[in-house]
Amino acid sequence: METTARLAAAAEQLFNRHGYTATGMDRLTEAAGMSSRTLYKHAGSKAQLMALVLAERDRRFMARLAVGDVDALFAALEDWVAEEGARGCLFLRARAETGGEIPEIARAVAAHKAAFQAHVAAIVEHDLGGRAPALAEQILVLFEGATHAAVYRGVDAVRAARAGAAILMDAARP
Amino acid sequence: METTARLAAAAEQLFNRHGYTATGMDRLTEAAGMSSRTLYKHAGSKAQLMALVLAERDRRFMARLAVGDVDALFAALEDWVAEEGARGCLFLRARAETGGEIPEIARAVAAHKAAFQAHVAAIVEHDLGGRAPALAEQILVLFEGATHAAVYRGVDAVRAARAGAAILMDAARP
DNA sequence: TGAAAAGGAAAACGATCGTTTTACATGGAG
DNA sequence: CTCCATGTAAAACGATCGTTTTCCTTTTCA
Repeated sequence: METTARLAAAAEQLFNRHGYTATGMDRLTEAAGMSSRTLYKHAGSKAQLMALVLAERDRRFMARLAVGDVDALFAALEDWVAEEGARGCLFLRARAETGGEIPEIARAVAAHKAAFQAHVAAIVEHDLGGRAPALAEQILVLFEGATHAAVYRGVDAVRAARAGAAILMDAARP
Repeated sequence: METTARLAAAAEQLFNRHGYTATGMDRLTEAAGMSSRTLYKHAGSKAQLMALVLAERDRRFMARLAVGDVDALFAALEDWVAEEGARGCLFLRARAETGGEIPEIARAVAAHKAAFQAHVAAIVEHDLGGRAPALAEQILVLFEGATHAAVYRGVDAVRAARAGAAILMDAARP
């Protein structure tokens, strides 16, 4: 396994489980199985490592959401939560933890959220057969709500979001 | 102003803006206008201070949501976001930052979320005139989604949630 | 009046933080 | 054979962490 990929994978786990600030470099080097010298050679700094993790997670997450309709979108989230658990959105948490004051992290979060919003809007448009910005925002909110309510409500929250989305989509059809 | 209340208010601001771990005790003492000796006399520890902040915020937040119907619930959230801004749910963030491994914080979060869920269910029941657990979960998800999507979508996210909730409520009426 | 509680300022505690550096090992490529 | 990139192990860097302690002053109330 490539060094950088191994590092990113280990860092994603730790950051996701314990948070950005609470995860020390020693834990990262140990989990990645490399010396701090190598870690810094590849990542540059802790903040850049988090940005790397977020970029990697963005690709992985968005690839999972490459579906054709709104119902499949929530089905994909259901699978994600079942496989990876629910700890809330890593992007929003990273941004909140750092107060938005670390440029590389704030940039990665903004990029992901913009892409995510555009993606949802595209799926809604395709599903409905026409632009529907207001409906797309509602679906976005439902998705974000499922992500965060699942932290304490489990997969039921995602299923509720899925059912709610179906009603909203139906209500919007001619 | 009472010492403990002043401390809790200052700590809530700092924890909310910069996160739990990233907020040092020196910043807390300075913002609260007291020595570390006094802070520890009143709060006990940083973790207990966070638990105190969460308990205080729970009272303030729930009082704001003491309304009679679902639409008013989202109107109240709209006001909250307009006045206090949107940084995501402080409870979920505190729990995520600490990995759920700090008992007094995990306890405060669990208590708040249980109360919040019961509150939403009660409002939905009162609004609809009968128990509707599935609908209540959908409204809960919409509320949680509005809270978190507002971080990057602003008040529009709350308004979208409000509109979506109205449709879901209407669809559930006989 | 006088004891006790409460608070301030500041030093000190050991621990841990993110990061850099030093010294040494390994393994192809020219 | 040598060069150079790449890696490890470990010490060291100054800074900051949460917390306690020391010494002194102010307030409170019986």
